[in-house]
Amino acid sequence: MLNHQPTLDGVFRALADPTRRAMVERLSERPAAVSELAAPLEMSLAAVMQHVALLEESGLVRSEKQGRVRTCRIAPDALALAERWIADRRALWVRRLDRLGEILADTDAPARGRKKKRP
Amino acid sequence: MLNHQPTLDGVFRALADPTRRAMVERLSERPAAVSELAAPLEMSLAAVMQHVALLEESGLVRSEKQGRVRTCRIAPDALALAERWIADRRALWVRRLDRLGEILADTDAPARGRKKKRP
DNA sequence: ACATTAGTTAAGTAACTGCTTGACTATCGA
DNA sequence: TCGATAGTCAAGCAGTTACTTAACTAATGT
Repeated sequence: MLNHQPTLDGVFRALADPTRRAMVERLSERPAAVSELAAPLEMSLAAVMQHVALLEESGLVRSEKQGRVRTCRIAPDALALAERWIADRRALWVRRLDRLGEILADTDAPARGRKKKRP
Repeated sequence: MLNHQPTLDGVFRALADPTRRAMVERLSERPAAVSELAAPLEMSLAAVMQHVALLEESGLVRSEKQGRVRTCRIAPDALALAERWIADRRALWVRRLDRLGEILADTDAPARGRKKKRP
């Protein structure tokens, strides 16, 4: 139950479910109790609990109980991990396209200069 | 097989598997044939094919066959979709923290002014 | 005190995943 | 032409997921 260090596997897996994404969307605006999360979600409270547990294990959500209500809030580090992975992939991909651009430009006009294309 | 419009469900699901993430990482650098993708991956070619098929359905990868080799390349729109969803959540979350900061500052010194805290 | 509210636990189940193997079909290279 | 290469298709299978219902516990409001 104390598995809060986020992994890419866990975070992407958690986000792959539309119910859990809806919960994350809701919690991005403000914290909420489990039954608030459950209210719009045509499924049993037990099912919602299971989603909350998975979100918590994935590191996307933290929660604490006081009295009989468990309040959930978003824990942004896990989202940041996923976002960074995607951004890194895109950076690589863009770099490759840049190189490709240079190569094509060089083919067009085989000068040795870098980066600037001709007007 | 022509299901290339990316959805959040499909993209996050595809990215939830470490094998498929490895493939996306590989393809972010340059296009590759199916068997190139398979080479480092201790599993049957058929299994790799199934991963490629899922990546393609998710919209993360495109591929085309010439001769007997199918070349896969990354299709960045799907990654962008996922990245944007995450960024939007974070934006909401940050906005909420800003408001919270204002409220706390106001509580500290209940003036009606916006934004600046006292030194 | 007692009913209601909020959550928890456990067990069961239908559908889905991530593989496997085996049989098959096209190229390509010598 | 013939064998190796690259990929495809289909069936099957163990493990996982997303629920369900039912029984239970613990705070709260009246």
